[in-house]
Amino acid sequence: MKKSAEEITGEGRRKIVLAAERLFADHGFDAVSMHAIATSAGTSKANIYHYFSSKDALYLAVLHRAAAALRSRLQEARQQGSTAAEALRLFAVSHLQHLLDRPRLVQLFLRELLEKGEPRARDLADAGLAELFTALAEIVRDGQENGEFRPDLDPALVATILVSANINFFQARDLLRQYPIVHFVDDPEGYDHAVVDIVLRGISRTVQENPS
Amino acid sequence: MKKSAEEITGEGRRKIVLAAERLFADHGFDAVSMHAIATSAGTSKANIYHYFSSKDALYLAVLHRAAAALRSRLQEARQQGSTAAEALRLFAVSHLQHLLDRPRLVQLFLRELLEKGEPRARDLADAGLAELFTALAEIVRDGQENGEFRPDLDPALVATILVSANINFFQARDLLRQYPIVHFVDDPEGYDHAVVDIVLRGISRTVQENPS
DNA sequence: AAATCAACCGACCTTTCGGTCAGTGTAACA
DNA sequence: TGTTACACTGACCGAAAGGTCGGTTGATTT
Repeated sequence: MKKSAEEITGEGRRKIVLAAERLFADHGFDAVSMHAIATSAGTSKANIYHYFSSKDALYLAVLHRAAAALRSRLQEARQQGSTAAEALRLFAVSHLQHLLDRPRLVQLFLRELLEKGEPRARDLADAGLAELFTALAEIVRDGQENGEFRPDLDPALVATILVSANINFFQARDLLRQYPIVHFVDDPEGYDHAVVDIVLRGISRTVQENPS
Repeated sequence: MKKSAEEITGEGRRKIVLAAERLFADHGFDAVSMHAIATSAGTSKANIYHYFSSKDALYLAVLHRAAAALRSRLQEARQQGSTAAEALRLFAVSHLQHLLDRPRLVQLFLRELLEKGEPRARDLADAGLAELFTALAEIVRDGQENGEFRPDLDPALVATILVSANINFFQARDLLRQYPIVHFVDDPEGYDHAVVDIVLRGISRTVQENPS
C-alpha cells in the first residue's frame, strides 16, 4: 500500500519543500498553515515535522533553495561581453529575465526582508546573494579601471541602482498599473532596456551622441 | 473613575489608530493581535470593535492616514527650482527625507503592496500616491519640452527609476549591510546625491563635462 | 525470522486569534 | 429624576493555528 518506502531518496522531502515554496510565495509565511502545505504536498502535517523541526526551519529550507537557483543562473551571465558596458547590459537583462520567470520568489524574498529584517538578511546574504551582488559591482569596477566608466562613483552604488530598478518593477507593478501615465507595465524588456540605457549613459566616461 | 467620557471628541479613536499604525509598521499586519493594539492604546479589545468593524477596517484607516501625511508633505517640494534638473533634484531629496523620517510607514506600504496586491494598490493610488507620481513625471516632461532632457524617454519610466532607488534603499538596507563592498548604507544623503547625479546625466540632452 | 529503521499518519494537545455580548459608568438632556 | 446615548469593559466563543505522540507500514539488515 506504499509506493516503495520513498521511491527515490529525498523525494518526500523534496515534495514538501516544493509545495511550501509555492504556497509561501503565493500567500506569504503567516498566511500558509502547515496543514495546507501537507495537503498540497500530498502528505500529512506530522510528516513535515519528521523532516523539519519547525515551520521556520521549513521556511529557511525554501529560502536557501531559491537563493541557490538564483545564483547558479545569474553566474552564467558573467564574463560575457567584450566591454564592461556590454557585460552590464547582459547582466541586467539576465537578472530581469530571472525575476520574470519567478515573480513569486521575488515576492518571497522581499517579504522576508520586510518582515524579519536583519537576521533574515544575513541568511539571504549567506545563501549566495552577496556573491551575486559583488560580481555585479566588480563589472562596474572593471569598467572604471579600463576607462569606460567614471572613476568617481561607488561601484556598489551603481549595482544597487540597477538591481533596485528591476526589483521595484515587480514590487510596484500593481501600483504602477493604477497610474494612467505609465505605459511600460506590460513591457518589462522595454523598461529594462531604457533603464540600462540611462544608467550606462549616466556612468559612462566617454561623451555620447544624443538621439534624434 | 472615567476621565470625562472621551476628553476630546475622537480622542479614543485617534489613540487606537496611532497605536495600530506603530504596531503594524513595526511587526506587520498578521503579527499584531487586536489585544496588543488595545493594550498599546490603553483601552480594551472590545472598544476597538466599537469604532472599527474588523481588523481589516482598522488597517485601512491606518493606511489612509499614512498616505494623506505623505501627500501633504511632498506636494510642497513641487514647482521649485529654476530648471527641470534642479526641480528633479529637490524632489528626490525631499522624497528621501520623507522616507528617512518615517521608515516604518514605508515598510507598511511596501508590505501592503506585496501582501494584498492589486486591490490594495488601488486604495493606495486613490489615497494620493498617483498624484505624487504624476507630479514627478511632469517635471521630467517639462524638462523634455524645454530641451533639457532627451525627448526619447518615457517620463514615467524616469520617475520610476528615481522612486525605486529611494524605496529600495530602505527595503534592502539590512541586506546591503551584509555586503562588505557597500559603504553608503549609513549615508542616505550621499547615496541619493549620487543616484540623482547618474540619472540626470543619463537623461540629459546637453553633453556634460566629465569629472577629474 | 527477528530486529531495526525511516517514512508516514490520525488524533490530540495547547495556545492564540478575531470577534461577540451583556452589561457598566457617565454625561447630557428631558 | 428618569431616560437616552455612548464610550467602554471583562468574560466568553468557535475556529484555526503550530506542534506532539503513539503507533503502523514496509524495506533492509543480520
